[in-house]
Amino acid sequence: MPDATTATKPKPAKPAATPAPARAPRKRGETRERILALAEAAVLEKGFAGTSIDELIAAAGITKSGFFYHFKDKGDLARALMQRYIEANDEILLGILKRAEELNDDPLHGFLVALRMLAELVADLPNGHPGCLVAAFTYQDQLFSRDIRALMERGNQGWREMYRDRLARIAERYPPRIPASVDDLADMANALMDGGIIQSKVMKDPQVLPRQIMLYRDFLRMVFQPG
Amino acid sequence: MPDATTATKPKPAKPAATPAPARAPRKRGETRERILALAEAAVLEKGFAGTSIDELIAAAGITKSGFFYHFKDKGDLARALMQRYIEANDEILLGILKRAEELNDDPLHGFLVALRMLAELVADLPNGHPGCLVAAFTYQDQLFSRDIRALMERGNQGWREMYRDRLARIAERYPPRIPASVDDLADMANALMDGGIIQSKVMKDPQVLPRQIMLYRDFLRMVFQPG
DNA sequence: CCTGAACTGCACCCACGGTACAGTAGCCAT
DNA sequence: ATGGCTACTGTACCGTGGGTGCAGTTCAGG
Repeated sequence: MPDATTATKPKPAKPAATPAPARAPRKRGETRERILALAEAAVLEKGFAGTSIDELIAAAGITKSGFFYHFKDKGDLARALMQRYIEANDEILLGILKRAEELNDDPLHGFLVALRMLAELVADLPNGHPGCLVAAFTYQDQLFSRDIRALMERGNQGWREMYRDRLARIAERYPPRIPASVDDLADMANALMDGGIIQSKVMKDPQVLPRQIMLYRDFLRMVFQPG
Repeated sequence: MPDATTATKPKPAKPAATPAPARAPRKRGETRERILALAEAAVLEKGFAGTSIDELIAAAGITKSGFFYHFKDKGDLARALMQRYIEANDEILLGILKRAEELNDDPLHGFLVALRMLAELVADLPNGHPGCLVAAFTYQDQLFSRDIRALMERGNQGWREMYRDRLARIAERYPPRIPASVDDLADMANALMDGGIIQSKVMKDPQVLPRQIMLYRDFLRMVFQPG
């Protein structure tokens, strides 16, 4: 009943309601990006429902109205978060694979170099890997709309295919010693990343993840490397 | 304005406030177990903060007071949930390992049989593996107290040691072909379970997890099996 | 028959997600 | 220089969820 409330209010003619906002508007996308970065870190530590809009706006130094200017609702934040994460991860993964392949004509050696680079990358993160947002969302997926879950699936599918393409080219040149499918080997890369992150976090040892990547690398060498 | 409401009420001296509760008390532990089972399923789908006490009591057919009779607060529920999960998982895992070892004197064959049994177990779950509560909690661990996180670490450490012990005995008899540590190989089992569950969920294919377990089994065969 | 375990009912509080809307500071193009 | 747009601020309000506190009730078992 807003009418009753409105009636009790003084309602001073028209102006003088808001005295003077302290801070100025920022550049396009700047505040939005700050919210997303804060939200991603918080969601990886407390889950999505456990992360309040209030804490994000306090950390970002804006008001609630400011938040809802950038995001329609909390679900919209989730979507933006997942989009941003997938794009960033795509870029990192593709970057490593491309760099490794530039230095190696051989598909097997190229991929083995890429895995070593990946292991080094995560080993050097000061506080360990912050976590995979897709994995985090998967364990809370009933909070999200159908399209966000589709986004997650597409993102994961993309990484799977990056691995699978490389593995298929390797298998062409080096016949595998066991009848393992390249699809399963590709899934294993994804699974070991997700599982390795979780094991690192649970055991409070950031080095578990890079060691698992190197172990996967050993596995591939045994499967494909001749001699 | 609740005061107005209170004022309008009759407030009859002292008694006659509560007429007659419909349902009767149940057997010891029965309701508590029902709440825990409902909560575990809900937490694996929506996260801990995303699971409301209201929905649990509605599903369990009790009142809020009934809930707080069994659990001091929501954190107490989390602790009970984790305890229950670790004990149940311990039992399943140990049961499989013991059964496989009864049928096999050889440590390698025994472990390979156990892995096959594990793969079959998860392959036969009608809706796929419901999820690992330790993994779920790990991605929301700032919601939980220090002692719950310690509980998770101990539980995971227990599973790690179950695998490590078997692998150590295997390595004694069959010298590994690569210098991989049994600790890393044990971590890989845990990581592939966690990661395999996530991959199954994201890709909506329950068979990814059993296939990853079988692939891990292939890996161990390559590492240890002579000939 | 009485006790205690296992609840119910009611009242109340604060935090959080969300809605609605009016006002405003600074930049940019005309 | 001015008007319009973007990026916000401030205020008020609502429903839901997590809790707290406490008195009362039911029923099984000793």
